[in-house]
Formats: sequence, C-alpha cells, structure tokens
Amino acid sequence: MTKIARRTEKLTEALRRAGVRITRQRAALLSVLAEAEDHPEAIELHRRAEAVVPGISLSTVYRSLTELENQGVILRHQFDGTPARFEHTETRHHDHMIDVDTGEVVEFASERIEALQAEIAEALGYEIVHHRFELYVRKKDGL
Amino acid sequence: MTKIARRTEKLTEALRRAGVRITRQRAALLSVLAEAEDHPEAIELHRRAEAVVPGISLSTVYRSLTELENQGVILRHQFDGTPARFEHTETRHHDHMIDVDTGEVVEFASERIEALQAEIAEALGYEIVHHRFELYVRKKDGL
DNA sequence: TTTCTATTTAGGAATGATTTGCAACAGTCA
DNA sequence: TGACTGTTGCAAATCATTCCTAAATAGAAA
Repeated sequence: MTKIARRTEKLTEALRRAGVRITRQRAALLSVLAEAEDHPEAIELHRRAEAVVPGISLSTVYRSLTELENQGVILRHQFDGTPARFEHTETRHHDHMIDVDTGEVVEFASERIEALQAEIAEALGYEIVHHRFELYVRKKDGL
Repeated sequence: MTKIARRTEKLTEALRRAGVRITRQRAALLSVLAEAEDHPEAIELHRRAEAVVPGISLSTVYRSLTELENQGVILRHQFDGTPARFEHTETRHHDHMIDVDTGEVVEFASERIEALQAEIAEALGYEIVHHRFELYVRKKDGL
C-alpha cells in the first residue's frame, strides 16, 4: 500500500467515523488532496478531480472542501490576494513562506514561534483558536 | 495642532513628496484614516469620507486605498473571511489578534517574533518583504 | 439484493468584494 | 489662464465563492 493510498484511507476513515457520507466526488477529492505535494486552489482541485470523476461540478468541490475543512481533515489557507489554497492535515503543523516573485509556497515549522504566540495570547487573557503566520519573501542575492 | 491633524499632515506630506496629487477625495480619505482608532473596511471608510466630500464614489475609495497602499502610507489587512481592513502607518509596527466571537481586533507587538522570523527566512536563503501574523483567539473563562 | 429516504449532486443563477472602462472633470505647472 | 494629465463618478465587468432546485444516490434497513 502506497503512502498516498494510506493517507487517503486515513482521511476517509476520519470522515466515515464522523458520519459523513463518502460519495464518489468526495472520495475523488480526498485522493486528489492526499497526493497533492503543493497547495492547490479550488479550481485546480476541480481540474484534478475531474480526471477521477468526470463531470464533477465546481460547486461540489467548494461544498466538499468546506465540509472537509469543518471535519478538520483539510486546511484552507488564504494567502494575500490569491484564491484560497488547501492541504490535507496528514502532516505535522507548519507555517508558510510565500515567494512574492514566483508565488512558490515553502513550508517551515518553528517551535519557538508556537511557544511565543501561546505566551502572547495568554498574557492578554486569550486562548488561541488558530493562527496565521505567513512570511512573504524574496530570494536573496541571486535573481 | 491636534494629534490627528499632525498625523494627516504627515501622511499628506509623504504623498506630495512622492508626486501624488492631493485631490479633495484623497485628502478626505487621509483624514478619515488618520482619525480612525479601529480597523475599518472600505465601505466604512467610504461612509466616513462622504461626511467630508459628499458624493465621493466607492470606486474612488478603492482606487485611492490601493494608491495609498502602494505609497506605503497605509496597510491593508485581509483577515479570515471578511472584507479587507485598513490602517495608516503612523504607528509603530504591530500584529493582530482577532477575537473570533466578537470580531474585535487587538494589536500587539513582540520583538522576539520579529527577530525569530527574520532568522527563519535567513536560514532558508530568503529576505522578508512583509509578513502576516494573526492570532484568532477567544477570551479565557469569563465570556 | 432491493427498497427507502435523507443527503448530495449538477448546473446555473446569485452574491459580495473589488476592479475596470470611459467620458466628464480638476490639479498642477508653464 | 490655459493646457496637459491624472483623477473621478458611474455603471458594467470580474473573480471567487455560495446558494437554489430538481434529479440522482449513498448507505441503512428489510
């Protein structure tokens, strides 16, 4: 069993456990998301899903993405001035750097950042529900 | 001279120096932005600007906001699932906490966060153009 | 398996924020 | 004071996303 098949299975299982119907179109989306190495937007996911379920509609993709997000199996990222991008949650937590010249998205993780933000919220009497931490960057020198 | 008048003047001066024409509508927007204590969205800014220049159009507000942003005298914040919000740059840098229950925006600053992100970008061979750091939070206990 | 029914889907129309095209208008500088 | 350009107001266009409705279907029960 490949890594992607296993990942798809885990996502599917989580939904089934939550009582969410696994339709052909949702299964397709899950597998497309499971094998995505990038951070695709809805239209691109629709394009990829059509290869599995021809005729799947864009509204279904959007509806399903919202459902999957509510179930916590995917994350929606709203980077500056671009359509939302999605990724499954079968990875450990990370934040993103966006290359402003190329649009390329690089993932990174920092425990110190995580600790620091918890500390900041705490100091002001709040608890963190979620956060967004994005670095808009440019390659040094070369370019 | 009031703090707000001084602030308005500084913003205006920055634009004039950059060769940007100060029209009635831009002047109105600048003063509205200078006296805003909150983080208003475009429609709200339009509403407030109309008190100064009746008949100013919403497109002009949007066009001007884009221009002011390009000139670096205001910042545009795109918080989750809401229209863009704006604030002038006559304050020192800070990030934002958004109360997910009330929508209230709280500002905070952390030098350690700033230092940390520069370090992270550096380590990966990038330089930071700008960043977004938003904590979506909820008041602890009492509510 | 087949039936039954609450969900889900396809497709298109609707929405909301923001941008754009264009003719009338207004800063600015000679 | 022109004249030259940039700017405005208005309406129409765009873009991403959501909503509506009748027709299709997943999955539980028989």
